[in-house]
Amino acid sequence: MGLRERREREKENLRQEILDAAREMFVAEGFQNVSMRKIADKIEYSPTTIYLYFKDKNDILMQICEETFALLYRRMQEIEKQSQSSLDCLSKGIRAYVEFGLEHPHHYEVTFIAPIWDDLDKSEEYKFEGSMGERTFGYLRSIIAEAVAEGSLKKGDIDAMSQTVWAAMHGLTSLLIGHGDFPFVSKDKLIDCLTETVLDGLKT
Amino acid sequence: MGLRERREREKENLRQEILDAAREMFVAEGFQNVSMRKIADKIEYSPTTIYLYFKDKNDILMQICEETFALLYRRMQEIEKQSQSSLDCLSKGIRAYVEFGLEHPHHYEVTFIAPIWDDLDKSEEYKFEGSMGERTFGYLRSIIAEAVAEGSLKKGDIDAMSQTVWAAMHGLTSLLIGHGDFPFVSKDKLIDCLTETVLDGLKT
DNA sequence: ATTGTAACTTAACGGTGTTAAGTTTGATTC
DNA sequence: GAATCAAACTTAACACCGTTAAGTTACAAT
Repeated sequence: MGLRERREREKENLRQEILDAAREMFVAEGFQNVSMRKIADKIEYSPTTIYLYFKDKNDILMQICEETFALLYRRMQEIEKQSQSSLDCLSKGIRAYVEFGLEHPHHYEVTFIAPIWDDLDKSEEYKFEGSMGERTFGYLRSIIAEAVAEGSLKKGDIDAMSQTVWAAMHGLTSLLIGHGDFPFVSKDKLIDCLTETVLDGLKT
Repeated sequence: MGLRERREREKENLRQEILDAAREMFVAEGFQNVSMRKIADKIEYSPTTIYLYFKDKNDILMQICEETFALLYRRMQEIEKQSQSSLDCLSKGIRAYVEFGLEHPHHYEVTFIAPIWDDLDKSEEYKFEGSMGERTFGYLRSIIAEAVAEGSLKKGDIDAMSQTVWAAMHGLTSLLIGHGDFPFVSKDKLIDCLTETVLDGLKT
């Protein structure tokens, strides 16, 4: 009777093996440069086996995105614990976000930048509702709401304000990841400047 | 004697034909979804002919990027003419940038977002120096420098400030283009909020 | 008329994501 | 213990892709 369970556990194992192999290769070489056949080679199964566990290549990507978001979410939570004020938390959070992106550039690419290619497909298959992405953004939003309630930030549309912060963070992160050829000022200086600018802007 | 010239003109014509076909298809379907063979079909030449005029698929992309940048650059110049203060110009410029991106999402994708995939290749082949990209960014920088000189913006590192503005604009643009599934507040509201926030932040 | 060259094409290489059909494996039933 | 049956996995293939080497055509210059 435990056999079926063991089978299921093994099946789950292979699923995880695929996910692990794919993640490692995506991170090392980038999503576009990793083929299903390469993943299959790595786990020593035939390419088609992967399709027993994932709908398609994009599906693997999405699973990894969720994991990555979960990591970021946890880091944000830790920051909140270590923060005195919600404003302090926000400021540290922005830096953490950008640095997280730079630490995991291919994850970031895959999570925030790559989905562009899917156009319509994605919105049908992959639901933002209930995703780690939603939770992470909700977290940012709640901190901003808190800061506004405290009077640390000016009163205003909380959604517009959170989305503005997200846009700024995301912009900086993706520029730093994708445009290594541009003569940026130092990473730290830029993060500081952006954080100060945005937060100051949300105070007045 | 005019023969050679006519030949060259015809050669240049085909080059432009390829560029026009590619641009139209990239814009309609996205870079990734347009193959060399499709472009060839459209211009009614064999796929290999394209390689007589462009190094590879990315080369076509880069040429189109330059054109697109030139368009954006001109729009920025017009804005400057119609602006009273450099601060006004900056504010209008940010809106124009984002809206330009939304009007040409695939151009924008290709110009600012896609280069990520090329990793090292790009930096070798495609030089930022002298590109329309450089000129456009230089333009933004000069307006910010002017605003600082006037005392309309606080004193600070001009490069860090310009890059911050660029990051924020770019972030908003690429989020709006790529994440249609996210429940953003209205485009106009968001652009206004971001512009106000960033500019206010650069004043204090 | 012949030569030489530029423009263009054919055919192919080695890859891609994905699917239909077939095979192996191994526990369950008779 | 042999037959059955489903799950797990593979083989082979389809229809593409970017790109290149080799070959052909067309045509101006000699």
